[in-house]
Amino acid sequence: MDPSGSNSRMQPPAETLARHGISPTAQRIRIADVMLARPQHLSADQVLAAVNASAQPVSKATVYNTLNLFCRKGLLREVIVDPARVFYDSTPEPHHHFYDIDTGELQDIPADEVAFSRLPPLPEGTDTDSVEVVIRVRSR
Amino acid sequence: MDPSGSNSRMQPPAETLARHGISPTAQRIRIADVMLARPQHLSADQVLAAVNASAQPVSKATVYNTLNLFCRKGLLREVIVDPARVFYDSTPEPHHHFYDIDTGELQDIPADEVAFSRLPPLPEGTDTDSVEVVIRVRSR
DNA sequence: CTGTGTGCAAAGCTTTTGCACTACT
DNA sequence: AGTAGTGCAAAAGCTTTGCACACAG
Repeated sequence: MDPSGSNSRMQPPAETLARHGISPTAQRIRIADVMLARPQHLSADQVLAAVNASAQPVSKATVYNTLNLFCRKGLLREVIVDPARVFYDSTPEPHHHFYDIDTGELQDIPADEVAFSRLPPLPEGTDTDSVEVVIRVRSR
Repeated sequence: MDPSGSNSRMQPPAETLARHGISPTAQRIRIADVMLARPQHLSADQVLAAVNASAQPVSKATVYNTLNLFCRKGLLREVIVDPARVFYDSTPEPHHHFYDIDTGELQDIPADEVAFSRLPPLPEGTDTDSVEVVIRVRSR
């Protein structure tokens, strides 16, 4: 584990932000409160709704800017499985996902529940950034 | 292999369309010509440009409608790796992808070059639709 | 005072939709 | 005639950008 970098330790958001080199403004803390409360996957829209329900409103632009900032700083991860919108994942460590194509729900798969017995060689002149498995499922 | 369903057999596009239950109109054949010429990954925009360069133009709406139709009919597959746009993959059989996050290039990984020694159980009440691996790489 | 962050509205993109026109059956 | 497919433009998302204001150092 990495006791310094994880959000799963449930530290005050302001500290988490500071530790990632992000100046903790009121809006950022409110957004961090929503996103980092627990492992979850939210679209920008859902974050906007949640933030504006529980406290003073934050503008749409600020939500987008802040989520992108958090991703750049390694606090969140983008999950691209739905052409219509990006999901932001509060678990920045590498892991995989179930995606329910009927409900649109996204579910984590811990990294250690997937193992490869075979992987292809990388294309010439490239380095791995990430290996992500998406298991698309339908509700029965 | 599946000698009846694949586009890699390089049959006349009209026949391929008919075999998939798609009435072969002029525009659809032109779009199929572009997409099915060889294994490739094109965005709707690239298809539009290619079609309109090589022959009489096809409208943007028709390109989108046709690509979606081809996907529904199992002739193409959507690849969702870039938040900005959908790629259409001329290889409808299950396989995996390299995605170069610097150049935006997408490259096929044949299904048999990836094997799992461990996979998680599916969530309650769901069936697998697909298992897709995306290896994100950076150009060195 | 200077610089960073925020808010709002407008713009930008990709993709979808509505409706009239065309072309086969 | 009737049905399916096409084209065009407009609409509908989601996301980004520009600029003025607020706030902190």
